[in-house]
Amino acid sequence: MLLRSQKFFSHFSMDIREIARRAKVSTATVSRAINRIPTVDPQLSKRVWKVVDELGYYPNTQARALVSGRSRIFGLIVSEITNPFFPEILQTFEDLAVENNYEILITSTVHDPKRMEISVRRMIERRVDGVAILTFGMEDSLIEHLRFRKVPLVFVDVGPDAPLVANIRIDYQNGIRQAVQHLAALRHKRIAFVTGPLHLKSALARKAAFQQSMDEIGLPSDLIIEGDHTLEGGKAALIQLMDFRPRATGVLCSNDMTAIGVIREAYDLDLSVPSELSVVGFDDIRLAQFTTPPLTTVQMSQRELAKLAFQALMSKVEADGPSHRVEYKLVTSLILRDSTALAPTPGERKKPSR
Amino acid sequence: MLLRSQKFFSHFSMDIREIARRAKVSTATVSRAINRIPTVDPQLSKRVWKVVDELGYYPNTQARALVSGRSRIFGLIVSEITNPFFPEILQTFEDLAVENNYEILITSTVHDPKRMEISVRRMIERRVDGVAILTFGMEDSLIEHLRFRKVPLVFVDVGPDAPLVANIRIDYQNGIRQAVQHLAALRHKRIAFVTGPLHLKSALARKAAFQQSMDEIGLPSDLIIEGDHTLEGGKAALIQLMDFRPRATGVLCSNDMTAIGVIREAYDLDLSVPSELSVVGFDDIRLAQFTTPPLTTVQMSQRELAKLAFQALMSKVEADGPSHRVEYKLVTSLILRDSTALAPTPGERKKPSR
DNA sequence: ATCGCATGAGCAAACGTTTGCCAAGATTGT
DNA sequence: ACAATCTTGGCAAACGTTTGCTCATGCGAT
Repeated sequence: MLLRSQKFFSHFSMDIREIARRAKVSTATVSRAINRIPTVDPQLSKRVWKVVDELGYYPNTQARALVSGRSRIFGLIVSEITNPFFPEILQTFEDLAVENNYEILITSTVHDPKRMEISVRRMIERRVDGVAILTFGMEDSLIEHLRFRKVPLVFVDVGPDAPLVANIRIDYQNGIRQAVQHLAALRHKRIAFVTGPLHLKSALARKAAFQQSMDEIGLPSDLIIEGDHTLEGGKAALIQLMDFRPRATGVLCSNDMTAIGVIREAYDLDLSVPSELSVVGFDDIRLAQFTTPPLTTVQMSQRELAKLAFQALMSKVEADGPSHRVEYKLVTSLILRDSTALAPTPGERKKPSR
Repeated sequence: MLLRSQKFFSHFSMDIREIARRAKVSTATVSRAINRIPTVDPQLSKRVWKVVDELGYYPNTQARALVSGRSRIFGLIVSEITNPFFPEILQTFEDLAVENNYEILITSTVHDPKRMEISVRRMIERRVDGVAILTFGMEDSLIEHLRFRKVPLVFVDVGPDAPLVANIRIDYQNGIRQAVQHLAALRHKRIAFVTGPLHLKSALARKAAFQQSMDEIGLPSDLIIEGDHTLEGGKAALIQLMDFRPRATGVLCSNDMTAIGVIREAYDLDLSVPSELSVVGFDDIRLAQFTTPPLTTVQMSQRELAKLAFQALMSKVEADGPSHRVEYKLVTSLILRDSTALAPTPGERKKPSR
């Protein structure tokens, strides 16, 4: 029925003027009614809304944005959507966006500097109201481009120390220390660490946390392999690790994808997890509960992260919030599942080594 | 240096008029130069571009969209971003978007009718140039809303038979038949099927394909459990399956997430995959190569799907392509990995049944 | 009865582009 | 040398909103 009337009028332009004409008010009043500005007479407002509903009118956000100067779009730059770490964040971000009547513009840089540049350009061209940057290794000059245009920015881990920039710091130390101590308590002496790409500050931070934790309990941190946060990288890392003597009995990975790759390679090598090799991940993505065996991992709440990022942007944009630099903190902690166990006694193997 | 000059001029409006003033041409010429319209004199064009680069000018897409009537945004409605099936599609879509200078507006309906409605509204308000609908169970009336506004639409599997609508059909039959025959060849007699949510046509199609394939080889298709395409659903499905006698020795899942859930529950039940239970997935998400054991699954290329969808939209929008209904076809085929094996001989168990 | 003031509606400018149309200059053919 | 044609740049309208300002109306106070 609604649709019928729409069809009937479909040759009209169906803009705010058409509404004004039919409701016999000015476009200004229509605009105010639609935006629920309290100065408009309830009677008129009702008349306007009636027409709006009848015609199935939807405001044109680009016209709105043009004159109001705010697009109600937040940009979100991630390194790769296909890493399950991000979709969870996206979903939370999207939920919050819907709630607050924002749109999200997502771009995925796939670690390509060119794509990063394109990302930034797209953000600027669409005149986003703020950008959350969840990719690492972005050129400073690109960031300057955004800062220059006074776009509010949120970084994770590491960002410039500047106004209009918020920073979400992650306390890697706590979770990683717990993980190391957990393995040590299980009598592991040879604990390896698979890092992320070491040109990224966040990867260095995790590595440093590992080294410090090992120092604290007096174990050598010589088994460090550079990974790349991918499934394949994890697989490759374990292959490399097999060459070290004495062998690692526990491996701590700097994200869950790496850990899944390690478990997968252990399967190929016929190494049983956890009885012959203990594996610990990092991030606690949902999938970590569904690996075989379920993954012991360091939790860092993706939902919490997304919430902080969104709120940071909102507070910068609405109400002209604090323009000074703001810092948020995210904690990490160990989640025990089945991928870790007592270290195997040296010399004794459960299976023949084929 | 570029940035310095930008800073210097930052109090200017930096719009097309400013460029025109500085290049001593009209805004019309600037517009044409920027859009590389060939009728503009190369010399002038160069002058314009010089100023554009110096000032770090970026066109305002909303103004552009407003007058040109095309937003260069494609909408993408998915059921849940957090299902790894979708990020792969998103990535391909995004790659194509970057290539063709489009933006993508992603919304996730999380199976909530209210969110679907909001999705559609957002698409219309942003005046997207086309929408790919990768969520099932969307109300017809919502779809009408889009059709009414002449928004080109692409559906997967099942969509209305109408102009401006493209349809990507998936040939479930082939892949599923291969899977069933594969299991049968491994001497499985009791093959179960875990469906998706049965109110979705796509789930029904897969189920029908299973039943037909079982019929073809003369096996009863009585072991059918309704799942929901989630990890948890898969876990729950296997629990249910354990109650049937004689027990299933092979289980075919209607997506990979379900299969991963099944494998996970098998781990909890101390049922070895594949020696005691063979598991087959559907979709071949990247992760299927990294489960333990690696998952035998029916492949349906997500990249191919995304490409078809994008091309379909492009062709509708650019060049005023075919306005009649178009159909694409996507094939499926079985990928063999390690999660399937010869059916266990009845009566003989490798482990004590604790 | 008159004045002042609060309330709420409307006028019109502005936002930053694209593009149809026109005119001026350049080019060609006779 | 002149008319006809072709090129190319500029003028100005348009896209669909928001919003500062003005103005009419009605009310209470004097």
